[in-house]
Amino acid sequence: MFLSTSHNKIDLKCRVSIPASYRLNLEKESSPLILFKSLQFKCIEGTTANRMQQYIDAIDQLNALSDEAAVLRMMMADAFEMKFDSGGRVIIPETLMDFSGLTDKAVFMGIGESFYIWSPSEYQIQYDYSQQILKEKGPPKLILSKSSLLKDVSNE
Amino acid sequence: MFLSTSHNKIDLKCRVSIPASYRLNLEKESSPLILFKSLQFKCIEGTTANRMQQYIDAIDQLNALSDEAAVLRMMMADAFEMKFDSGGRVIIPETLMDFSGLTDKAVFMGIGESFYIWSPSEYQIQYDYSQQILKEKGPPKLILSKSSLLKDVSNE
DNA sequence: TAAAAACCCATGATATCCCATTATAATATG
DNA sequence: CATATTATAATGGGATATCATGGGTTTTTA
Repeated sequence: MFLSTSHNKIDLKCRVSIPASYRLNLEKESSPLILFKSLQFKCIEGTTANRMQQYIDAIDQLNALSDEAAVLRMMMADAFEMKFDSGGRVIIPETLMDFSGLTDKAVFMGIGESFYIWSPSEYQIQYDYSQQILKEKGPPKLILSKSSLLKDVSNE
Repeated sequence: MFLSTSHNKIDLKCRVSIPASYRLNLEKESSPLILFKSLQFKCIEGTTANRMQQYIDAIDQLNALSDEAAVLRMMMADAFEMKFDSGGRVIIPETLMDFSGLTDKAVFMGIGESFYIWSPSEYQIQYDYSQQILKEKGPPKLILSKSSLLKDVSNE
């Protein structure tokens, strides 16, 4: 899983270190890293190739002319398979830099199956928004059906 | 898989570089490149031999005498197996150039199992449409079973 | 024998690789 | 408990390889 948050620098070559814990996770899944434009936010989303393959498979289930298929195809078109250098860095494609408003600093935010890369300012906006919602509406009531978490634990 | 988008030039000899990442994918699948008229759009579709076979099989499952099957066979008949030069370029057949409205620039759009080659203007139309759908309807709600905690639990 | 295709080599831009350095975290030591 | 020691992570910069492209020459083939 991709967890935790970290702030890394983007150098003049658009290189950025992917947090070591994320790299470890990719290695565990023996998967390359895929970066693509988030469909929801002004940020980059990173995930495994396996995960991306699930989206690709989903396209075949849809009518090729459907709206859902069109959106998914665009998601693929804006996705890149990344290569790491010996220091665990990748070069962020210009398209993704522009889309997400990244310049010299990146905020990595792990969200389980994938992670986000934000510009510091966009991250702040998103963070403040979440805090505001939390104040207004109180904590979201999550129902993890039938002790799903306990079940995982009990298996070990 | 075929991912990412790139804009390449078509020279006077109708030569165009196939993006290196696509070539790498073809090599990985040890498949030649097949180009044919898209069945849905005014563009060229490129894919592997295996994927092409899937299309052909799909057509065979239709009523062989139906108009639909006839049309699809017609489209498939204009499929070409491409040869690369030493620089990773192919020569786009005139039939396909005409069909897709290509002249001097090609937009390569990876969509997973295959990729599209658009004229810049047709690409823009397609892109704008997808963006509009995304805005109106939001991201597609897919059930990605493998990663869904609840589904995993309920299966046990 | 012309036109087209295949083959060859050249070039600028960009990505990739490699090694050195700094920063941070983890552990050990006085 | 503070500080030294080590390992791991993140960063910087220059050398090298690869990619997209242009143009020329030889080989098809129609």
